[in-house]
Amino acid sequence: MTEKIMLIDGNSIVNRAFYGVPLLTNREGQHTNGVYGFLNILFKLMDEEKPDYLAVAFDLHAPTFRHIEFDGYKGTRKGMPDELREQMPLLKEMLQAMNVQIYEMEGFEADDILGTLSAKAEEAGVIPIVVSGDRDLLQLASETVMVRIPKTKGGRTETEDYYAKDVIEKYGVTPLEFIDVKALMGDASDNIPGVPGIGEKTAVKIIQDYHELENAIAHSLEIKPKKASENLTEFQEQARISKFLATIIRDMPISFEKMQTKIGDMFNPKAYDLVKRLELKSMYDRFEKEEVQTAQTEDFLGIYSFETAKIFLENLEKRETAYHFLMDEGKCQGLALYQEEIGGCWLEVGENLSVEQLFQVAETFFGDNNYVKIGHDIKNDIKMLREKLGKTTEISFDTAIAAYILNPTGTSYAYDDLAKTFLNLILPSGEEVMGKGKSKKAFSTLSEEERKGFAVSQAKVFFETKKIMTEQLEKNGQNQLFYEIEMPLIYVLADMEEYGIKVDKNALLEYQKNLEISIEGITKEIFALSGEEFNLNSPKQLGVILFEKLGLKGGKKTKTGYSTAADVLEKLRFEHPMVEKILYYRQLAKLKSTYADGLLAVMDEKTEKIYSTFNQTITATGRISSTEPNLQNIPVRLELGRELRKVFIPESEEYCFLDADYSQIELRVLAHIAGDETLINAFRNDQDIHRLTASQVFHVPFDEVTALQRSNAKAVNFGIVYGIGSFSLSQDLGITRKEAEQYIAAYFAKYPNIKKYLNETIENATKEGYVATLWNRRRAMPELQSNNFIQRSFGERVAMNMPIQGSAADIIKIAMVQVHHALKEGGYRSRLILQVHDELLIETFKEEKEAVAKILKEKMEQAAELSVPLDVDVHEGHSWFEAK
DNA sequence: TCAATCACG
DNA sequence: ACGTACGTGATTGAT
Repeated sequence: MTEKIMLIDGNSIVNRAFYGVPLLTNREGQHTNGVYGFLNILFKLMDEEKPDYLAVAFDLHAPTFRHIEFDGYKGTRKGMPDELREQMPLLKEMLQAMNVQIYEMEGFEADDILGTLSAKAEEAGVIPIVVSGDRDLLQLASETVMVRIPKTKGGRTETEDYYAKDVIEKYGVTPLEFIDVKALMGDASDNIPGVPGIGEKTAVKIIQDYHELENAIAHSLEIKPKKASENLTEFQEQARISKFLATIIRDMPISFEKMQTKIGDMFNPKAYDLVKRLELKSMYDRFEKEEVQTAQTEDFLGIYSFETAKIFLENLEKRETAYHFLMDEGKCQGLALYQEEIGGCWLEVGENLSVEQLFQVAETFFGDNNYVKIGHDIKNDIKMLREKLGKTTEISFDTAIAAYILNPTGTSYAYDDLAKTFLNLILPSGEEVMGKGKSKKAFSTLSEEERKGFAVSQAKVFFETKKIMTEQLEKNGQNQLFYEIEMPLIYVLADMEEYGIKVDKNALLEYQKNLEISIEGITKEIFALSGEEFNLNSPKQLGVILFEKLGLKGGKKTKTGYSTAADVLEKLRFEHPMVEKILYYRQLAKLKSTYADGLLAVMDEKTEKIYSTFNQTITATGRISSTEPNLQNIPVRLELGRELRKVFIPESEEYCFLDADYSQIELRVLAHIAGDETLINAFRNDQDIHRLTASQVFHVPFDEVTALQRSNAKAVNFGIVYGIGSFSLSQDLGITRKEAEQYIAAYFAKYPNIKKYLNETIENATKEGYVATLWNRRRAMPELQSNNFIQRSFGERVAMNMPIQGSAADIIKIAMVQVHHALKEGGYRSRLILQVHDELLIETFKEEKEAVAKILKEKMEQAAELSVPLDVDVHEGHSWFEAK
């Protein structure tokens, strides 16, 4: 086995990591985010590569930011901010404590050190892996030397990995030619002048043709754009200097003693003390235990052939079993099973077991209801199994959903997070073991033991966490919520995702086209008024035009400058004709980018349908969310946007839409929970609730309420549901704060039980530490313990709102399960296709229309028995527009 | 990556 | 006095 050495560009990695990490400061007031970010990347790459040797190179004089200016953009690029430079001694201290070899030398950059060390390491028979944030290092890539460039994405670190062939593939030139390209195009941030008039495109073209700078200079007269030809001739000396500057030195006078870089005891007490002093909390575990725990793979059985798999599954005891499909880039790589009595087993797709064969044998397990099945995030499994087996599989427990019910504010319910939360186990994440994306370590490069261990340890975690979760659900009184609402809902959502919704493609294209034309027109008008062109999509540039050039008075509002949000512009509407046009432009731009372009981009070309994902574990209140695309925020309030709903149509002529929505469901829930007689009676008598509130708050007879009074009362009702404040209400209604206070006082005087309920909810939440819905969906409320007024106030509003919004979410979920069930049982050819919080959209077979409408209304209205009736309006149409 | 904006209930 | 309504997701520009 060949040995590996990891060579790290210290400065550029600290810099790169810095941007992916929040600002951390320890008790001594030292910033630690640079150190933290560096260690994060270091450990991640070490886990992946398991190198034998390690060295980190630093620049002795880290440059500060260089100021750059182009296209009206002023900024700073490359180099190291002061705040980060101050951390370098700390990082070096940390590395020394971990016995990591550091290299730095006067007169040489970290690049040169890496270049030299990698050359010497290769001579010594060790394979170098070069790690840097800087693409200049790509010239070191070869058939054996890999250059890894980390990037922080979504809080996680990924790397782009380059061997020589990857450089050629991506840049069209070899690693060595990369130097010549740079000699021609230059690099402002590295003070490499290059040749004027030659940019990246031309430089690559020239080097592809002539391969080397001197050769290009010799043929400079033949080179094509005339400008490039002339300049290369004139500035050839400058190009030679540039090449010299761009070339990394590979023979510095530096000694490389292999053994000095041997990785020793990194996680020693001295290093641990330093980590503690820096308060890098998430690193503690690593220093406490040298190795993270993984499943004990030696106890587990690996199965690699169709015959063995068949025999194994036919003889598998009919007991509670956790399963896990290991997926890589959308492909099933194998199936892990775990039972208490026999431990784990891993069926791996390979030469002697195809995916088809795997599912063929898996049917004995998935098709048999005597196995109590435990899975994780089972909606995808249900869809996959349905595709492969042609029928729906019954799975009794989804550990992701259970974890969400136990704590809906969690950030992730991945298997390693569950292990930590419920089993107190630190396990490597899926990203660490098997990264996603092509630049990461591929599944196929994992050893057999790693593959088996990773898959089985997940199944084991699901099995073990399920035990703990069942106890907690029971203790919390959440069995009904989990087993009767959330688990069955998974199947409903799986169906909705599979059906999708049909789009009238031509109508959508037409809609897009019209927007495009309107946008072009309004843009011209705005530029004519402003006297100059600017990026209309940039609030910053717009702010300058409006508030500086035109002198409108807006004042500062956001962190970064002037606010140009709609409510601000609304107030300036009559100050300048441009304002109204901006508002119109915004409306059009939103419709085009998010909706017209956005929906076309996700439409399936073959079926002309849109398949959204409905997520069941996102919201803090129990609502579901919709992504890629979000079909829960399709425009409806403004006419132009509402038109878009005409493109959502039934699958074929045989179908039409039924749209059913709950009327005032949140206020009804409030009336019920608070037990307020006035409100309850109003709903029982089917009164206009906003009108009633208006008559109460404004002391006018019910029949004499004006339109304005009703609309103001509506805002008050909304405010109550959200946890009202007089300031916000005054902003919303454009009234004084005094008046808003009077409205609220009048409201509470008329609905005393509402006030009582809101107060008691906060009090109780503070005592118990959580709030709950009518079906015992819980949300922990640590904010209420805060000494910070702002945070505590937020907590109070949340405590008031969550039971209302959450109970309404519970109700529609119950209705969805029942409607879905009734349609299936009744053998109807109608299906639920969308849910928008208080609304269900059903695609119904025309002949069943009346029956289905009746089912919809009944099931939705009877989903919950409250002290007020639930009221559902059903509409019919040939598009979502018509049915609303 | 983060902030600003705006679409929905 | 503090800042200022609950819950989401997508797009864009700036850093």
